[in-house]
Amino acid sequence: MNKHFFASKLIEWYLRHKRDLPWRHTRNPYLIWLSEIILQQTRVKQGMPYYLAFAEKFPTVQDLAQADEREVLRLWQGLGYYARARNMHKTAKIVHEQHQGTFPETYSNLLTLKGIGPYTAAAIASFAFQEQVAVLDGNVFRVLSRLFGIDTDISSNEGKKQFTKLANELIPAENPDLFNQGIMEFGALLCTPVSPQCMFCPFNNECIANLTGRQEVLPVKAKKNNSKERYFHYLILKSDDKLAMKERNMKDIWSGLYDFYLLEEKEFYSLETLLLKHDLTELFGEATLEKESLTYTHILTHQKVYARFWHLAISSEKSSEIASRLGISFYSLDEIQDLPKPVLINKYLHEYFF
DNA sequence: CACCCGTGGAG
DNA sequence: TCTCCAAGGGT
Repeated sequence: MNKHFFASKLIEWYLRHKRDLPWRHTRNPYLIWLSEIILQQTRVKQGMPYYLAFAEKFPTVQDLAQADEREVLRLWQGLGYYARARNMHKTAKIVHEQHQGTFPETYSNLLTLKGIGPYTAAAIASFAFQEQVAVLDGNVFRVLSRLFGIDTDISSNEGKKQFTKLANELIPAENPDLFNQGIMEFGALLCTPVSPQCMFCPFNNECIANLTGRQEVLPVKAKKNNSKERYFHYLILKSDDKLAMKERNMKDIWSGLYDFYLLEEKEFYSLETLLLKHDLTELFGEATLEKESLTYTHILTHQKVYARFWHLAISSEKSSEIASRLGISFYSLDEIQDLPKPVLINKYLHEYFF
């Protein structure tokens, strides 16, 4: 297919069918960056309220840089992939303190920032600064693999190179931003993963996948399936109307967020057995079991978390010893409202405490 | 390169 | 219920 034909047809389609989204009304690199981070692996519908909340609470990169990380994570609560929020905050500080609050303006300079990879760097460079550099996201892989009948595995290194080369040959010097926006919007609205609308496609006469009936098998993507099951025993320790919360460590799910005191095993045990296994029987000798919950199932992309909660009342005398032994702190319910928490924990809190 | 990181919605 | 996924990036 002729490259100029494709670009002009694509932009024409985009201008006619594009959704009216708030981050499409600005060339402010900060707001574009914010929207791109939020939209990573996230649907517009899910990300929209978060974009509006962040843009209002942190209108400039300086505002974001000066916030506490906990406050940023709290506003991000419920959106998932929390490393995005932590990296975004780190990058805001760098831009504020080392770049005088001015965003880098080129693809290669943007790439040096935490949380900005090839896709996001290309998006900011083209949307904010009209740099002629192609975005490569799930939509672009799908659209190009179908149009050109390319069956290289898009998750392989070779596939990424091949599609990147092709996309950068197709992107025009004029309106590179509209081209990038257009090809993604085209993939999101028309050339969809399932049931693409080939009837209304401006390229259905040239599209290899359409001409050969391979829409459903392209793009080719190696599938990975390693779903593991985890068994979380949460001890909800209560003392003087305060609950014990613990910041989660790095290198596991929900790092930087707060949950209850967690004992993980390969299967569920009774409270008695659990305390024995962890040599906690004596420490909790005077604790009162106030409630034992049912099993909650929380689904993540690569794991299934089963959680049970035991409510234990602790005497005020014993609470500081328990806190130091377990590395936990007690918080009032008001304070807990302000802590960033995983959806599972937040739901449970709302069910029994809020 | 393989694996890890969330959540909610669609089919 | 189950699978796949949605504007990826870090390690």
